[in-house]
Amino acid sequence: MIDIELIRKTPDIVRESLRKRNMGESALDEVIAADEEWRKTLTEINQMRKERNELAREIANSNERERLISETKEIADSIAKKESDLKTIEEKRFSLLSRIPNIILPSVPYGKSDDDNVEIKRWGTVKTLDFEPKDHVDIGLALDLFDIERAAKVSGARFFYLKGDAVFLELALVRYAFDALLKEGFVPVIPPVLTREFALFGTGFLPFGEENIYRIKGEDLCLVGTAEVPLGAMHSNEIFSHKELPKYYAGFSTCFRTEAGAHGKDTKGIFRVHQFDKIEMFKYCLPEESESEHEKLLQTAERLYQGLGIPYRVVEVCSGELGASAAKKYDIEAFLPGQKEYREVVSCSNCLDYQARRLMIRYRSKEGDIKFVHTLNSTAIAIERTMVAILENYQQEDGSVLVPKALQQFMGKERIDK
RNA sequence: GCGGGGAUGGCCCAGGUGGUAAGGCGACAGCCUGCUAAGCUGUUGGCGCUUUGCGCCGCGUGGGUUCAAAUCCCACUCCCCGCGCCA
Repeated sequence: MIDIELIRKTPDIVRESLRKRNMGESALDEVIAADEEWRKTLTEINQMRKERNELAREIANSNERERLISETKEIADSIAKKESDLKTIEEKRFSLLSRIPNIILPSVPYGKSDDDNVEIKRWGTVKTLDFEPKDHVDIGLALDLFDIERAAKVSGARFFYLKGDAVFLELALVRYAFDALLKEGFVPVIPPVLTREFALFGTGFLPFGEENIYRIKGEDLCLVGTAEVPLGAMHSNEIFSHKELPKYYAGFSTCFRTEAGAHGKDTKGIFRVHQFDKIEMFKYCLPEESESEHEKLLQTAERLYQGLGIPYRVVEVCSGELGASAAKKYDIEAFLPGQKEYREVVSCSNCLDYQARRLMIRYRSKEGDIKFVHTLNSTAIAIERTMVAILENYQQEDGSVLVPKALQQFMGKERIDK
């Protein structure tokens, strides 16, 4: 949620931001109109309430009770009518406002699609193999690390059974990530994966991503697509002391996504699936620190992939590809020898106060006033995608896969083979 | 699921026989004091407007009764205690 004051006082900033996102500006004009109507109606109601209150006060000790009571009743009736109007207007105003995406930061490159993302860094050397690299599907099936056919029988397309060493590879990745993040001050968390709708609304996944969400029939519960949802909503309606900030959480959870609209993309293997596991980082911080925290968060994510020895590049996501909540976003893309391409494994966003406003997460400043915090989130390790990167980057000519050094202690072996 | 208790401003807590939110703590500002103490005064929920001010709303949420609801009635949510069920 952006600040309505921003719309009232500097609508051009909002307009410019919508333009950069390649979205229509009519949404903004509708909010402005609804806000004006709301204020006008509220002022009228306040005037009527004032009259009613004055009369009600008189009644207590008056000898004209009869007359005053009937007069007050009349006013009360017209107030009730007006109030129901106000409620309608208020709902409209809120719903329109909540559909305005976050303001984007000035440094964000303009663009329409992934192609316009700007590469800002490359790390690691892409090894030249003296054999034709296989993709993760072939490697995994040959080593019996997952069973996709039977998952399709049981659950449908885009599901998988993880088997054998893949199970321990997941556990090793989890332990590796938590150990590293613990050292950087993150509080490890395993959050609920079913949350109420407000948590998805608050983090900005609703109303923008409705079609991507699994819902529990007959209950106010949804399966989360990322731990960002429960980690962000965790402190909803709370007020931090400025001394508690910044606050870092690392949440490990299963993630559920319908992947509506992704038909035909990455249909094979475990790269794009309806259910996967992920460790997500989430920060609450002071507004003046969010930009530096964002850089720091990216570095933390980078170090995790450096530790695994996976070559990657960092791109700054262009304006048209930003999610609703993000004011700025970096992606880390790992190099996949099987696809000969860099593919997204990490998404690292600064949401400013957008989520905090929707979730009512505030802090008491040194000066004593209460303000909204800023929130940031980033993937730490997306287990399945990272597993894909490991399998493809560490594959050997004989079909086996070396275990990255950093994971060996947790795997108890140096190589995955038949 | 059943029974009992509870939800009031940043925090703690009073009010409960209907008449329009008291007090404490903390925080901030000022005063005083030759110490970062103590004391004194003020401010300290949200919103709107014609903005040194005026007003409205606000006691978990949503309804109802009433001229008037923190207070009475109904429904719901969450928390605590006990019982039941249970991995």
